Amino acid sequence: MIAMSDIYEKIMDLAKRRGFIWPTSECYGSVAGFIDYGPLGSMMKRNIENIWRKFYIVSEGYYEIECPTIGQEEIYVASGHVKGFSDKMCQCPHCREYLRADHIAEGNGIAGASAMKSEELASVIGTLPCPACEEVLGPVEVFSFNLMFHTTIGPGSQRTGYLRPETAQGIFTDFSRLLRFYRDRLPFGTVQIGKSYRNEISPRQGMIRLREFTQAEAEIFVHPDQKRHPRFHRYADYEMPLFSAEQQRAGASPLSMTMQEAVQRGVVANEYVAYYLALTHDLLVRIGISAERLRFRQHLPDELAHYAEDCWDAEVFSSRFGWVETVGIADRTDYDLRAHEQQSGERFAVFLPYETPQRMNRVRVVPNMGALGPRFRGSAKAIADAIGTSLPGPDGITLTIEGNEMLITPDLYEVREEVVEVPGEEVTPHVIEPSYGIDRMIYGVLEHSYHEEIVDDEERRVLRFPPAVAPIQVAVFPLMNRDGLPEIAMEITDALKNRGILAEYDDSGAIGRRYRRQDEVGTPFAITVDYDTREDRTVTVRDRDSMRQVRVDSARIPDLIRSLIDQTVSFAEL
RNA sequence: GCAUCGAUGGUCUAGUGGCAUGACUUAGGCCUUCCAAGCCUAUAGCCCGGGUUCAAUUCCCGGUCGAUGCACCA
Repeated sequence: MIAMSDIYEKIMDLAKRRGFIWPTSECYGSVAGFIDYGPLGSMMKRNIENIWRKFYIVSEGYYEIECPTIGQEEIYVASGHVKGFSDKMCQCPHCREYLRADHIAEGNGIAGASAMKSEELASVIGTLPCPACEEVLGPVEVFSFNLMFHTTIGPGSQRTGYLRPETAQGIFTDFSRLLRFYRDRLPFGTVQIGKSYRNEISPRQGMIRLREFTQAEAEIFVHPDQKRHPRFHRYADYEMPLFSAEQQRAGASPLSMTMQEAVQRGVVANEYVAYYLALTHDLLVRIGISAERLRFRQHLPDELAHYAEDCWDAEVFSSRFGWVETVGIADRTDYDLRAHEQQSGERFAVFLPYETPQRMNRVRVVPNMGALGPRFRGSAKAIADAIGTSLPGPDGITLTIEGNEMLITPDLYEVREEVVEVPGEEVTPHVIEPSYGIDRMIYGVLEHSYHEEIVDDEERRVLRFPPAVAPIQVAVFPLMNRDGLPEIAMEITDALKNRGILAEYDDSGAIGRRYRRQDEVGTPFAITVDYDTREDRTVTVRDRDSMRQVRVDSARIPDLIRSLIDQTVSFAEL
């Protein structure tokens, strides 16, 4: 068994040695919070992203878009990141510790500190002790530290830009185009996979907290009153552990239940959220996260964003970091679209026609301009506008125009009752957002796939990746480096490549060493060409996990390996 | 960001104010008929900047990165 304390070191060491993860730009000294994906890491990342695409694009039908990683200031004013994504900080003049100014105030029982302006906060905390050195702070400067990377766009104008702190906003700002693309109907979804940036104050957990990271996000736009997922039946009976807010408060454990139950019992807000909880569980297990080390935790009321109706985190257990939030699934209501409506002045709504236009009685107050004009002259327009939105009393309408209260008598307007046909309504959709941290998923897969075992008194290190995740899918070896075996092995390698399979030929060193090399990078299958191959064209296929081998006709190899990778056939069945 | 500790080939490591150890890995070769065997050969290293010194990988100062604690953390 592996000592849990050093599994992280072992994994990162292997990842570094074998080309999965490297510290970035090492020749100049690395920078914390940034990593390079090496050859095998890039391949593995792409495989995971493509599995994600299979779930969201192929299966759900939510197309992918790609937006810039730099956005103009307005986007992030609207999203709240310019204001809300910064911390009010100060530095203790005595011990030079950087501190959260609002936390100092709140820690001393001062309410509403998070809403205060910097100057106000500074004067409040001046008399308080530093939590680090306990000296009274005295006059301090409170400054905002924004977690967004700041830049300027173009020369001269110095227009402010930010590196995006999440991919989601690109989807919101494209809402009108997307709505038209999806032909003006709800629900529809759009996804984006790409880099996001957060200038973390002190990123220290390896690839768990990065300053540049990859997100895969889906934004699903639904009718606010229709949160039943049209394909809910797919996951209705899917059972998994849910760590609800209630269970957390009670100090209890997660409860295992089906999605159907979860929605019926009100544990999960609606079918959409439940559906993506199950889909996420399905996906994470499929890429190699162990189900025993995966849970879904609901946000407690105090950590739930004020606009969110429900939010769950998929948490992956790491023996080093504990439960790591890896995916967030939230019902964000109409918050984002409303925010961009307000900032941009554009309307972000869907016009939904009724099945049959509805007849409605409407009372309209129509001002009599012929009488209003001569009587009120310059104020006539303002009065007419006010009349249009008023409810007349028996004696007329009382209005306050330019500070003067006045009575508008019934002869100055006409009340018309009319029947109008309303063809439909405008609806601002609600947004269901599953948001995945790809890098954290990769770390989770690495940690959960890593195994050490003793074979013939030798330690064997093996990454038990699912075949679809493994960077190298199959290795091909000639048993001996002569007698025509290499030629046959190279032919088989070519046949595999022609079938779109990532195959690696290797004839260096003893056969056992070659198997071990592939075990360590998680290659699921290895084909060996031996002397029998010359006689009957059969080769051995070796399974990484069981180390068992079967002999098969070499002509069948490309199709067989394809099926093994796609998991339509399992090795045990051979 | 603060405090403590650390940094020597790809990896692990010995050691030093004056030619820098060894093992593993990797590459080439010999051998070898299925799970890191053996033999020969080769490649490759003192985190960065400044200072002290005739001479610094070694001592001093500053920085970077990493670990730990504090603080911070969609």
